[in-house]
Amino acid sequence: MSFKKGQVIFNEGGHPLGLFCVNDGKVKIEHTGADGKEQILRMAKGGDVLGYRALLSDERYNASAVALDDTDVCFVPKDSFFSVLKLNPRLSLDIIKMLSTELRKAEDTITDLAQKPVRERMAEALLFLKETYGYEEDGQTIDVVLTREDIANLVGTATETAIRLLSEFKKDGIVEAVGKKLKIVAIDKLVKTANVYD
Amino acid sequence: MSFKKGQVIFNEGGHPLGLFCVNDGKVKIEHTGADGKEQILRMAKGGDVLGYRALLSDERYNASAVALDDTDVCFVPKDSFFSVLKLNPRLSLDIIKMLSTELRKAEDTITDLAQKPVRERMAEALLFLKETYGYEEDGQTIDVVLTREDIANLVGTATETAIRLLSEFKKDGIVEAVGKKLKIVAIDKLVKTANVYD
DNA sequence: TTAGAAACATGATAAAAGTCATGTTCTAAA
DNA sequence: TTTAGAACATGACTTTTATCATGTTTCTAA
Repeated sequence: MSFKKGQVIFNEGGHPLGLFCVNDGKVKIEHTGADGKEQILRMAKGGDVLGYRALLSDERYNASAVALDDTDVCFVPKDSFFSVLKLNPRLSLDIIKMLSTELRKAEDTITDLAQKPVRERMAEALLFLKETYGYEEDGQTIDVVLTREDIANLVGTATETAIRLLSEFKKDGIVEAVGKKLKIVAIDKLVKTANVYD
Repeated sequence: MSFKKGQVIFNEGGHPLGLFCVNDGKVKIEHTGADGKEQILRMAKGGDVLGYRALLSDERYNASAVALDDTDVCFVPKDSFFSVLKLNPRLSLDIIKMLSTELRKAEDTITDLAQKPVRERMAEALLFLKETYGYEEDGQTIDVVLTREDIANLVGTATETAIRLLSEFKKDGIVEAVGKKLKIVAIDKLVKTANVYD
């Protein structure tokens, strides 16, 4: 299946009929809060699997998947997937590992949201985007196009605050705008700003 | 194994050697943030399983488990667990469901932390504690003893803010203090304050 | 039982972040 | 090509929340 930029791959509240393997493209997974504001929970790219959580726990989708780019996905129907799962105990273990890893990431995100100021989270988010989508040929520009609202919804802040912080980052010589993309010009400063110590 | 109130069942950073089934008692699972502040990620009681996430993803513990009460747990060594897992493909599916459910809960928490004001989150936290530990015989008092700091770390706020909010809730006739426990005197108001619509 | 520590409480203040308003720039469709 | 709407930007202001300070109460171990 092919999705154009902006198209919805699956919708929060819908019943999963299978899972999606992203062949090529970029996808955001976002969850609507009590007041209608979106929170971006995950960002996917080629090689990632989507929609497996709801399928596996036999629930409705808790989040929507929206293409950020023209995206090709491969749909695996529920039945096919569960047949393969039954024949391959090995696959269960892989899924268990995947879910456990996602759960740990979610727990880290919870701690960050509860404890870190927006500025640090913004820096973290940019590092996350860099890790997820990598650089352009120049080795500095993050290879994804997001609106400021998307970035705000990823960081968990107001759009205006996100815009202001990115302006500050530019002034501080940490990032630069390259068209609709962001270029990291001082990754050392960005890491320091993120306040991450692993 | 038995743990007295305040004792650590397992420690963040440690290597899991098995998993723990809580027989009886109450346990908080908390994760240390960048600045040393704790964030409570989960609360456990009799019947719950602890420490499975790290074991299943073959990582170190991402959080510590601390007894809130005198607690009896049953330790299942790694090897025993994985032997049973290999023989019972059915168990894999149960674990997958459990992890998926936990992951959805974590995603909801992320959205709440990113979007809801502290007052709403405090109300939600009290409802969560009520769901988790239930009431005393009076049908109103939440059956768990937590310090204000614990409550703050569950809500994701400063201890002073948590104290102030609970004072407000008392003034507003929503809760009352009964010794070290909290009594919900107006659950309708509490639900309204939590701003949850499922 | 009593000293010291932990927990609780509250005021004052500061800092952080959100909201509202307004204007500009960009972009895509008529 | 024009034009409406979206996205971006920024100032002014308010609200929320954290921090610091201080005092009281409660618990605990010598």
